[in-house]
Formats: sequence, structure tokens, C-alpha cells
Amino acid sequence: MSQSANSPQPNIDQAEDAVRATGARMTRPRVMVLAVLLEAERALTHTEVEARLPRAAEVDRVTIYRVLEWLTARGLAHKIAGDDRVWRFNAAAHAHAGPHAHFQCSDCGEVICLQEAPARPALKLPAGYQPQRVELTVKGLCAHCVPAKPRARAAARHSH
Amino acid sequence: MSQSANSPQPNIDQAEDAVRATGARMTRPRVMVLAVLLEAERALTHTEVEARLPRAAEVDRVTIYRVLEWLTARGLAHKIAGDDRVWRFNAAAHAHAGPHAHFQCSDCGEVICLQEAPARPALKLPAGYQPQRVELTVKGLCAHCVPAKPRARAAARHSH
DNA sequence: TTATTATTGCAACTTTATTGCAATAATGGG
DNA sequence: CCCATTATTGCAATAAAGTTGCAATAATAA
Ligand SMILES: [Mn+2]
Ligand SMILES: [Mn+2]
Ligand SMILES: [Zn+2]
Ligand SMILES: [Zn+2]
Repeated sequence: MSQSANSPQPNIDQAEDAVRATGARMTRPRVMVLAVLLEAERALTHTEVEARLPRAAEVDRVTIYRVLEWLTARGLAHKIAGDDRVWRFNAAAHAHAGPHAHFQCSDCGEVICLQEAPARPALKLPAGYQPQRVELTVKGLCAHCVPAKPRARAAARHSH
Repeated sequence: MSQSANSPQPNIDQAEDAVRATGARMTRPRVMVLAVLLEAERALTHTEVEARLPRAAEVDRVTIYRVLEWLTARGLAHKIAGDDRVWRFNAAAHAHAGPHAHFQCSDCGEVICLQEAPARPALKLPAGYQPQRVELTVKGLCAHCVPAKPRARAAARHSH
């Protein structure tokens, strides 16, 4: 039960390595944001990333948006569009190199990556349409939002 | 090649029947919006619905939002969340009664319904997670956005 | 016709994300 | 180590999609 699971240090090191490996400039916002994603156990929204950045980091809101975009373009992260109009980001190194399915809670919006790669069912497209990738998302209730007993249905939204 | 495919009249009749069948009040916004959806060959955004409503209909922006929500709740339409975080709506009567997959163009955002029902690959969820439904979306380029020849890649966005 | 109340219209507001541009700072060369 | 170059960043303004509160309107039942 050490608190090391919450210590960003090792993730910062890993983030630095990853950013350096791209050949682009290594900046504090890039390293800190990636470290936050590496530390997360699930996909994070822009707001969540902002909240998890140490105060001392002092990264601007817009910069976070741009860094998340940048990380995604470089393959260091990937983003998922959910039902709630919010992008969620996950570090690519999270044992999710290839394509994989996602789960989204229809109550709180939480998104997690699932392991199994969706077995492409070879869907038929109209003439002239060109497939690129298949996205498989399971909708349902996360462990936090599943009611313990079949009552207290309309409970207030929680924030995890 | 008659222009009847563009005439909303038969769809208006069908829409009236569908709205009446719900038992709720039959209003012009509900009928007109549903008629627009029935006439569409693909899923429409709120903005597209607004643009296709006849001027004479004079339906308020907010009412369109509410009617689309209402149609979805009654099962007369269904909505799809795309990568551009915009809801798109499709009349449920469009031969899409049950669950089905979707296609979204990664260039222009167009969404169409696909026929085949995704063969549920029975994904394994973490303990305590409760699946409800599976969404399968094929990303790619629609017929309008597929480049005729492998050049002119960065062409300007079209609007269909 | 009239009463009831579900719907609608309107204005203000919220949330999420984007854009323009000047200021800052990461890197490479001297 | 210092300077020049220019990729990044911060800040303010703006955009786009959708929501909310509430008074006015109109669909239905009596
Ligand atoms: Mn993922
Ligand atoms: Mn559909
Ligand atoms: Zn949840
Ligand atoms: Zn397209």
C-alpha cells in the first residue's frame, strides 16, 4: 500500500523518453501531460488532465488541448469520442498498441480500453465507400454506476 | 427520374401516422421533423434537419433539439454519436428496426446505417461492469470523399 | 366552447474546443 | 556558454453544439 502508485516520477521519466524519441522539442507541457495519461487507469478528458496536472506545472488550458492533439498525432496517445461530446485520451503505451475495443459508461461517461481486438465482421459497404478502421464500443454501466440493489435508480451523478 | 423522391408529402403522411400512434399530441414540429428524417438517405445533424425544414414550417431551433430527443425516446428515430461529437439522427422506420452497425466518413462526417447486425464478440468486461449494447462503427471515406486518383489529397472539405 | 396542460418560442447560458497573434523558450551552431 | 532561429506557449476572443427557465401558445378532452 505504498503511495508510489500516485507518484508521477517514474511516469515523468517514461514520458520524457517518449517525447524525446519523437525527435521534436521536449517541453514541460508535453512531458507533464503525457505523464498524467500514463498514470491514469482510464481515458481522461481534457478537464481531467487539467485537474491532475500539478499546480506547479502551470500549463495553459489551450496548451493542454494542443498537446493532447500532438500526442495523438505522434501515436503517443489515442483519443476516443464518447456519447457525451467529450474527447477522452489514453496513453498509447498502456498495453494498447494495436486496435482494441472500448467501454463507455452511459451514466458517468467513463471510458476504459478493452483488451480483445474486435474480430472484424467484414461489413459490406455501399459502392465507392472505403473502410479504414472499425470501432467497437460497449455501452453500459461501470462498476461505480451499477446500482447495488435495484433501487436508488435516479441517484445523483458521481464524479469518481 | 420523377421529382417525387423530393416531395415530402408521402413522408408527412407517414410521419403523422407514426406520431399519432404514440398516443402523444400531434404537433407540426414533430411531424415535419420526422418527415425530414424519413426523407433523408442518411443520418442528419440538427443543423441539417433545420436546413431541410420548409421555411413555412417556422420551427424554432430549440424545438428541433427537443423534438429529435423526443423522437428518439419514442423509438421513432435513433441517434448516433460520431467522431465530430455531433449527434446525427435517422428515422427508425428506415428498415433499421433492430441493432445495426454504422459507417462514418472521417473526412466529411457523413453517417449511414449498415444492414448487418454486428455479431456480438462477447467482450470481457472488468468485474462489476454491466454491458447494455454494443456499438460498431466503420470509419473510412465515403464515396464523395474517396479521391478519384491518388492525388489531390488535401482537397477542401465539401458539404454534400 | 372552454379548460387543462403538454409543447413551443425566445433569450440567456453552458460546455467543449478552436483560432490569431505576440511572447517565450528549446535547440543547434558558433 | 551565448545567440539566433523558430517551434511552442499563453492569452483573449470566437465558434459550435446543445441546454435551461419561463411565459406564451395550442392540442386535446370534457
Ligand atoms: Mn483505447
Ligand atoms: Mn442507424
Ligand atoms: Zn459510470
Ligand atoms: Zn465524406
